[in-house]
Amino acid sequence: MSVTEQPEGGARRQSRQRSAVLTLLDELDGFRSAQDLHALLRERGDSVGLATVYRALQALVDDGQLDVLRSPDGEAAYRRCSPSHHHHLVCRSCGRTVEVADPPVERWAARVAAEHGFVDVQHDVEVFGTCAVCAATRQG
Amino acid sequence: MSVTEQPEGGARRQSRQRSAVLTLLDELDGFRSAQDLHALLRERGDSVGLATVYRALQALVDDGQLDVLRSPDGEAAYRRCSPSHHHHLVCRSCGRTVEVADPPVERWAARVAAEHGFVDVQHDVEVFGTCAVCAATRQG
DNA sequence: TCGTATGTGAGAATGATTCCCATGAGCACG
DNA sequence: CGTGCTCATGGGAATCATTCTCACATACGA
Ligand SMILES: [Mn+2]
Ligand SMILES: [Mn+2]
Ligand SMILES: [Zn+2]
Ligand SMILES: [Zn+2]
Repeated sequence: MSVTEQPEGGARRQSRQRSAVLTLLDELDGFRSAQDLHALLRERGDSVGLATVYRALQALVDDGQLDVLRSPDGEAAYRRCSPSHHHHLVCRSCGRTVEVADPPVERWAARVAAEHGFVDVQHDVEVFGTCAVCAATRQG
Repeated sequence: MSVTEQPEGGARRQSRQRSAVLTLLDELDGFRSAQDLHALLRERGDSVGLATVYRALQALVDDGQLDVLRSPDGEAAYRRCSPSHHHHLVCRSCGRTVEVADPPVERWAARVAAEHGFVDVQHDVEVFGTCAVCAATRQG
């Protein structure tokens, strides 16, 4: 039922690059693409190769330290988030993100799956909208 | 709140290619990628250019006649589906798909959005699992 | 039937992600 | 502290889905 990735054996080796990626993610609010993160790191001076940014992000996702979200245009976006299962409320305009953890939707997903004989179930839930700040701004 | 796309003016022009795409989708069960559909059309003889397949799919999505789903590897998958709002229960193994429409999850999404001051809300919900048939097969 | 706005197709262009591989650097051990 | 082995890095090439270009075809209203 649960997968911990990281094949087996030894721990992951420490590196300036991985720290830089995780540190940056800690300071940011919304979801950011790998390309964005790479550019931000370059600006700030903690330059990291693009391929390495992708590897670091994948590793962090496998470790359950990041959430991935696929934007409608196909780009993957990453965000540091709490380790327990939850979902997101994302502002389409500014990317502001609120983590939402509510039992109802969990029970709902489990129930519909069971009703149709599905097992080994996971669910993917995201709510998109315009946050209060952006709504007010646009209203201007 | 609702968007009908199709800019304005005249109706969409009829064409053999668009009919072929829609007809094929009508005969298929699960979600299929544009590349898959293009290959299937070519096999069956109703050959259609790849770019045209993409254009037809996009048009059908805009018309609300298809649902799009983005697989974890980034490929978009399309499926003919009922016009009213609903969600999907998809088998990871065989692609079999069940449409699910339940008020609870709709209310849930609306409520969490409202609680955080978000407006103009949409939600994206998919449940993945192994269907009964595939589970039995794997069991051997 | 004509004229014209639209649709089509082949191939080029784009852009994100992954691969390759020579080089660099953790870290366990002495 | 060195040394060595293994894993990590980076940059450029390769992949691959999707979009763009543009010359040509065609639906369809008049
Ligand atoms: Mn999160
Ligand atoms: Mn559907
Ligand atoms: Zn916002
Ligand atoms: Zn199945």
